[in-house]
Amino acid sequence: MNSSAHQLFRQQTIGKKKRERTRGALLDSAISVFANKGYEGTRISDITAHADVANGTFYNYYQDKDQLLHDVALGLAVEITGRINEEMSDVTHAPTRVALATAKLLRTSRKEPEWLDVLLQGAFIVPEVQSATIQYLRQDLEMGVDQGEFNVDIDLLLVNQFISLIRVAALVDPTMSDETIKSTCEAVLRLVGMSTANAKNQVAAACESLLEA
Amino acid sequence: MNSSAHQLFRQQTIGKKKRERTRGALLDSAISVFANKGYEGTRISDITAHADVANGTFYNYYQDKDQLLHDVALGLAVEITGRINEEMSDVTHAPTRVALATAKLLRTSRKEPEWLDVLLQGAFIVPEVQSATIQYLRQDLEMGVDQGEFNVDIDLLLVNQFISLIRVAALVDPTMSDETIKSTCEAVLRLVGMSTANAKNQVAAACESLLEA
DNA sequence: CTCATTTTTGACATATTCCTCATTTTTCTT
DNA sequence: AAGAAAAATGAGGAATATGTCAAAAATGAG
Repeated sequence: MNSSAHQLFRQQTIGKKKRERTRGALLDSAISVFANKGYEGTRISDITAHADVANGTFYNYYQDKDQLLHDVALGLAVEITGRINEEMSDVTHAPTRVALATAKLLRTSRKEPEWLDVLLQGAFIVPEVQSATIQYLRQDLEMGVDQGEFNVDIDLLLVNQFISLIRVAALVDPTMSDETIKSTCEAVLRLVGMSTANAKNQVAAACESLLEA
Repeated sequence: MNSSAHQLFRQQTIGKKKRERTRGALLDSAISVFANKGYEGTRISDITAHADVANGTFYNYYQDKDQLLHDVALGLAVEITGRINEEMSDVTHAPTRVALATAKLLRTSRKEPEWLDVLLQGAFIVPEVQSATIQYLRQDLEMGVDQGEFNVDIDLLLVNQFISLIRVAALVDPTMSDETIKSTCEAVLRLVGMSTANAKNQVAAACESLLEA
């Protein structure tokens, strides 16, 4: 077992003591197993087997699956939103920010499909993960309203609609083609009240370097 | 056990032979249990207990949970889409049809929250249920494009985006307030390319008899 | 290198769920 | 109402999961 492409958490614990390294292995394994079997469908033993540790080892680190999902999803949320925000620190035009963030998130999902999958599972199960995920998004949406670009009320429903469009993209097209990314970016801009034409232009402008289709 | 408010399938089997009546009881119980514990989380014994039959009885009717979900969700799809379509048989204006269908579906969910919940679980798991659910929706969307009202490509991604907006409404506001219904109707119209103002007007006009907020 | 400390191990007791089937009970036709 | 056919029952064997813990192994500070 233990042949994941990604190594997010193990990477973070290189050089640390054994305890942290094993924890990292469990977290990385959890990503793979949760993504492939779903949270409900995974057994503790699936994770320990994938991490190449004994059954009992799990209980040295977590009391149950819930705690593990919490840590994994929150870790992914911090990592992913952190990266994306950093890359957009100089973008102040809200539609561009929203289109870019959506495209970048979906491109991450093309490279590491398991990350987005598990992050979204966590966002729908663990309240703390949901807050962490929503936080940045809400800022950009309100910025768009202030800039007169978005024409819609920003509330919890809208934010969740937004996230659900992300989720659908991953569900309908797991390969996450450029076409799917572009369509999704345009859809989120229409959702926040931009016209079809305007949405198309903004996405084309914002993502010209990222996408080609 | 067995104190469901609804009685969809048992209603359909009144007067029929015992075999059909027990099947109806199992199907009705499945709605409640799937809705409350989720498909993955429900045990066969949860359903038989809720239906007030012995454990073994289940296996006189179904080989496994999957078959049961298939029948339940497909039955719900037929029932719900059938009712809504019937009520709209004289409406030819696509935006009105889409707004009305969405509002009626969500109002059904207010009265019978479990129905929509289980229907959507089925739509994401059983391909045949997904087809049945998508069928009518796609027609109305294409009608809207032909009428020049919707300005967007109709593809599988869009249809799934549409359905995911329905799902989010049920998730964010299980009580399904008029406010949530109205916001969701407007959101789906924006998704298919109508302006915010236009969407508001269409929803107000189409749903004036259904909603007040 | 040594050895106290930390970590891992995996067998096992407990618990849960699935599914079968010989038997009992109910149905419903005549 | 009788009785053959249909349906329901639930105890129990097989399979799978969970969580514990005494013993073994690995770690890493001095």
